Amino acid sequence: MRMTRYILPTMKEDPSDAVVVSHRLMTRAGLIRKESAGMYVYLPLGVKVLLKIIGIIREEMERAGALEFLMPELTSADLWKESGRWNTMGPEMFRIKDRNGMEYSLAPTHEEAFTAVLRQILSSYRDLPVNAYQINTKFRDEVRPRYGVIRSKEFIMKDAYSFDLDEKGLEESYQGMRTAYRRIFERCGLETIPVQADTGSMGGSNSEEFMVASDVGEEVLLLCDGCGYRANREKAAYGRGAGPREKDAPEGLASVDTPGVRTIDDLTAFFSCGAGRFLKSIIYMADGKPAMAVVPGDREINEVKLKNILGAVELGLATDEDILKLTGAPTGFAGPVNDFKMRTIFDLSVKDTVNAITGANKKDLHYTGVNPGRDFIIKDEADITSAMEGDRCPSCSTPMYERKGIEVGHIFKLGYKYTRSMGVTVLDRDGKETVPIMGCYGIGVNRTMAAVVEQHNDARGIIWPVEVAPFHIYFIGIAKTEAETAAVDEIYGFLKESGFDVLYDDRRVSPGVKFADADLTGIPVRVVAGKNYFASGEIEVKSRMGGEPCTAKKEVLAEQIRAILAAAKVKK
RNA sequence: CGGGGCGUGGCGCAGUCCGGUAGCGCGCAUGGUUUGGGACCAUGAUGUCGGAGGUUCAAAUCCUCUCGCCCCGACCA
Repeated sequence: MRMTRYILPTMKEDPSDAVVVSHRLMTRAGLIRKESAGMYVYLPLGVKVLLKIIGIIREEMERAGALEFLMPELTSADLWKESGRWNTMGPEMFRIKDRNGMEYSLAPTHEEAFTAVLRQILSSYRDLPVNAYQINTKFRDEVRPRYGVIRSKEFIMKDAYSFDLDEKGLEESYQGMRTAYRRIFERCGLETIPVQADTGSMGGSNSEEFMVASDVGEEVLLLCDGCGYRANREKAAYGRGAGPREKDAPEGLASVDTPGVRTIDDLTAFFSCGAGRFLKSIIYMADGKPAMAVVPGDREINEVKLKNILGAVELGLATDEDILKLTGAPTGFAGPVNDFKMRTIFDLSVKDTVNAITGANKKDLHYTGVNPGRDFIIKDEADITSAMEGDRCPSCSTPMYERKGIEVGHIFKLGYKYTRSMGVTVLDRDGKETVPIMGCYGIGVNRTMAAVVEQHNDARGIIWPVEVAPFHIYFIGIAKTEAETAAVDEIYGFLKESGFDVLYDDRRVSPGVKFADADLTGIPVRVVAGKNYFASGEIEVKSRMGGEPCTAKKEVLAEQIRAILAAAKVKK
């Protein structure tokens, strides 16, 4: 491709609204342009990278036996109503009506759509297993789109859905995707951390996220180097104390006037002690029913865990009025010493507390010397708090550490949620109707692209891993005369004939501009034909990965380049 | 949704406090000199100053409303 016939608007300066490196570089290197908040245009060079990533995904999905579909981007409300998600999805799902008043979603995901087609097609156990996928645009009305293409309202996703006869089959499908995902990300040059995850609103059991460690990541991961345990914060378990935190002998229950002292911050100031001395009692409404969660004051309630324990679809904090009605005290004075009828869940660490301070369920009053077993009974105990840096690994007790990560892939076992609610059945060997079990597997395609840039760049620009690079070669000609131009053109032709995808910078600009753009766009091999070529036939070849440039005569040029590309591939 | 910030040629910005000819750098066009790390000279084009309304002889600048964009936070009693 000749640059003079191409569109590659590179920029010397950072766009003012880009804060993360991938967004800055992708814009400056002419891959994307912002259309509006959370919506991006892919320019030709960006499309090439996207297609490379999509190509890798296709190859690996095919290798794993998956079949490519293409679904409508609108999904009828009827299907969402069948699965029950029309009501549970929330405002992140775009909903639209056609001129006849028919309701649709601009699909944020496609479980319903796939389940609906396969329901029509699958009729026998012989049809299983099936793994159906597509690469398509998804829409989510994000609370806050940010970081360029990492979190956008409209994004490209590869989503796959497996249907198996039984759990054993699902396990095989799941493991197949696990392997495929490892291969995909490895080929994209991405180092990913697979972590255990919660299954979220999609419903299901087993789940693994593929994370790219990055400071701009929006998820927190808890990692253990001792045994390799890795989980995201929504899911991560952690070891609690083996016995009472404090050896103090239990004191008697006493009440203390605490006018206007409500928050943990207020309490630590009032009692001048650490937040860990308190037991926080927080009232939630779970699907309309009240529930109280009791956790140490220095711990954060993990609402995902809590929601799972309660088996709730919707979980939110109770209002001040509800709290007054339920506890008899205004917000800030709830505590476990009570005879409420609402369900109360205690975090696993509560039983080890000694002489805690809690709300007394009376305005402006707290109890001190509160002890579990004596002052209140722990009936319902569960892990409902979030793990933090330094907490002990649940499987080997090594202290864990935190990393932020960008989620590029997610695989999980869905179970029967959609096949049951939407009535999918096949006949088994005995001619009996059976409901297939599903798995679901997603990859954020454009987010993967951004993650690659996050992971592969330097001060000058992007450094594309070979397999996803938009071109193999950035070819620079520095010619002064017509004869020299002809000689350079000839090399360009030769490179193309040798099977390389070449971007030929034939612009009439000074060499510095070309070198800068070569670095910025991150194309793996830079080839320069200039004065040395005209003098002695030496062509310069340089890898964007680093190292000194070397020179080659035309006879060995193709070989040289192939060697660099191959070496880069091995190195990832 | 709460807090903060910003909208001025394609891009990055100054000018706004204190109303009075709309400016700078990059980019773009033409001609010339250059050509191995973002060259130089000359000439030139490009602006509803986000939008609407108001104040004023006069508004990018002051007032009111509105739209868009960016950043931080979002229920932890």
